[in-house]
Amino acid sequence: MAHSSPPTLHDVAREAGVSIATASRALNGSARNVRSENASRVRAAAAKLGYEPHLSAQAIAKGSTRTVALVIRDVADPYFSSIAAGVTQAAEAAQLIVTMAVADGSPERELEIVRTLRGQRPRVIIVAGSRIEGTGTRDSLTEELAEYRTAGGRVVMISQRDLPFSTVTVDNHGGAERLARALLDAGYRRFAVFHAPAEIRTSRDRHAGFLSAVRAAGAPEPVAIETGFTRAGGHDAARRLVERGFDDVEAVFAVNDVMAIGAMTAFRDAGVVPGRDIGVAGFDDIGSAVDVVPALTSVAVPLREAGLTAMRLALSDEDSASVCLPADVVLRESTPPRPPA
Amino acid sequence: MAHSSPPTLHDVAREAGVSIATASRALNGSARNVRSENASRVRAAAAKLGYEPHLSAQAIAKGSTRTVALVIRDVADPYFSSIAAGVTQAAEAAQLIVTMAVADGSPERELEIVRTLRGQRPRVIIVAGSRIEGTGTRDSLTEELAEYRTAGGRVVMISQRDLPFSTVTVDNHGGAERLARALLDAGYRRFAVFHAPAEIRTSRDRHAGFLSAVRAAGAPEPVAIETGFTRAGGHDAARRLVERGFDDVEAVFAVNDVMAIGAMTAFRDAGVVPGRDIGVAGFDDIGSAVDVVPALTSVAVPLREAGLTAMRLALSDEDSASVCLPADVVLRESTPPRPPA
DNA sequence: TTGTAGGCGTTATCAG
DNA sequence: CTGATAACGCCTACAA
Repeated sequence: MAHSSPPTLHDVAREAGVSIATASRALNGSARNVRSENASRVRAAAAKLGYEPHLSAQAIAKGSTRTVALVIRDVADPYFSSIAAGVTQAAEAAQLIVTMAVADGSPERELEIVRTLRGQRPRVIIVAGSRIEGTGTRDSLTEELAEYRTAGGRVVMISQRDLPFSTVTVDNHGGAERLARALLDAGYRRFAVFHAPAEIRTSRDRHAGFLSAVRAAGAPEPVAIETGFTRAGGHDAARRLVERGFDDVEAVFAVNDVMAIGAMTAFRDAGVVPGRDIGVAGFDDIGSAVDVVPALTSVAVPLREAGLTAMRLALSDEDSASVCLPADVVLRESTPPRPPA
Repeated sequence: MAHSSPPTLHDVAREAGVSIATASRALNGSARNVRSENASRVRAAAAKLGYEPHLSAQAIAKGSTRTVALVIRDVADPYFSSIAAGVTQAAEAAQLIVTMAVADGSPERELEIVRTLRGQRPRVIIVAGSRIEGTGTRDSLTEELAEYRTAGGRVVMISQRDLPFSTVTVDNHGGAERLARALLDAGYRRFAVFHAPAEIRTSRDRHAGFLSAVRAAGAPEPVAIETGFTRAGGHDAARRLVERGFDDVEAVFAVNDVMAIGAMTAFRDAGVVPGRDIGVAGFDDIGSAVDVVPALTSVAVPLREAGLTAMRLALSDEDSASVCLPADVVLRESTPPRPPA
């Protein structure tokens, strides 16, 4: 009894007293050409035996799978897990199976993943994650994905604008611009920006958008502090800003929320009260932005939507469409209006 | 050029001028019996053609896959995404592919997923998520998984104690007990508990653990408020507590952190300052517990570790082992020591 | 060390 | 409508 192998179509056919071909047609056949009596016998046999079609066998017989492969940087990061949620939701609606691989922020790993992913012969490959640029893997990645597409696969990039594939991006530049304008309107003029190294495209775009609006308004050039793209990075940047002194800074823009939240904690630990002694704004509008005190001003990014859109693009006909999702400013207590000096 | 199909082993063999069998051996052969010159020619041909072995074909030829299937309630929930992170990390270390399905809190969906999952013939099925109990699907689920195991599959449950499979759980009862004792030691005696409906096992265990320690100490019976297992649930419960009046409550225990955080926000909105007017404690110790103000007292649960452990169990020989991960109390500012009355 | 041949579980083609 | 039979891409005795 132990280790009996799963029932095959063969077993079902025998149990139902029909040929294996008929059983196949009754269970997963495209054509409706099976006598209903036989069909129900087959179904009954399948149910009795607990038969489930071997997906790999189907894949190889049909020449195509029902798999979508998702590459993300880190599942535990709310940014990516929200995207993943959108992707799986859309995939399951389309009866597709999602396989997931984690790149851990390493472009080499990402490349390696995409390579082995092709072995799965997925219908779709979705690569999410503000890829680190500049490292030589970029061209290899493109090439690998291009070959995959030539072989009939669909590829969609999320938040990675300039590769020759369908892309869904977020309006990072515009969102940051609008944020800056909103802060200027609220009376802030002197800023610090906590940003990640320039290889991280998302950070660069947000930084650039913010700067362009500040400059356009003729406000002083913001203080730029480079740090990690993480909570710890924001925490550290805030500490450095406090040490340096921040008489010339009325508000801080951290290029993402987790950085902003880390910064708030660091400020508070240093006796600087966010929202009173210094304004703080982030980007992404993650769930906890409203639970932090003071509630964090941010730019809402429709992450789950990005995942859904990616699947929509993948399933559509267009071979290289691009969608840019809006990013909306949400002002909260961390940047209260500032009385004109 | 468009839509050329991916190269097969056949193509590689032809390109290298050897038989398909030799090519197979050179690329993925178990035995080392290929002349090195031929081997390198095959590898060169494979590289030139961009060949990747068709995993489905391998699966059907070898009779087994390198897939682990993960069923979780919600990817976007930090609780589950942390578990998923652990699972994928361990899986990738073992060269296994992770496929993910989302059950959305519905036992029916969970059952359906497990059923179709068997079609993948995964090596391992991991089901994570405090399953809702009482609904009739429980036995069907068990049966389905048992059949799968009979067919040679491995199954591991995460935080689902009483099914006849390998299980990794968290010491919810003990952790809640220790939390209660810590709060009692800090001078709190009158509590409210925000808990989810009893079908949610995790909530029930934590609630029970808390109660048992409170009772053992001879403190008054806590006020129990039933609500959703989510941030919104906690928010709502806090509002109801405030409306009802809370003269008889010195501290609130919410059975998870997101509930506790939602509750803190609701308290604050009602003019009740958490940590001063009322103590608040949660469970899980999610990342944002330290970024909230006041920092949240909680019970640390090693979620990622749970995922790692699940994979370890799956890959081990033992057929039905159980591991219970410790849960440690972390006291923070949301429950400051209370001067003896 | 190599090649030939058979098989893995399905689907698809093509006669009956 | 049904049943042989040939694929699908790969692995693995078995024989050379």
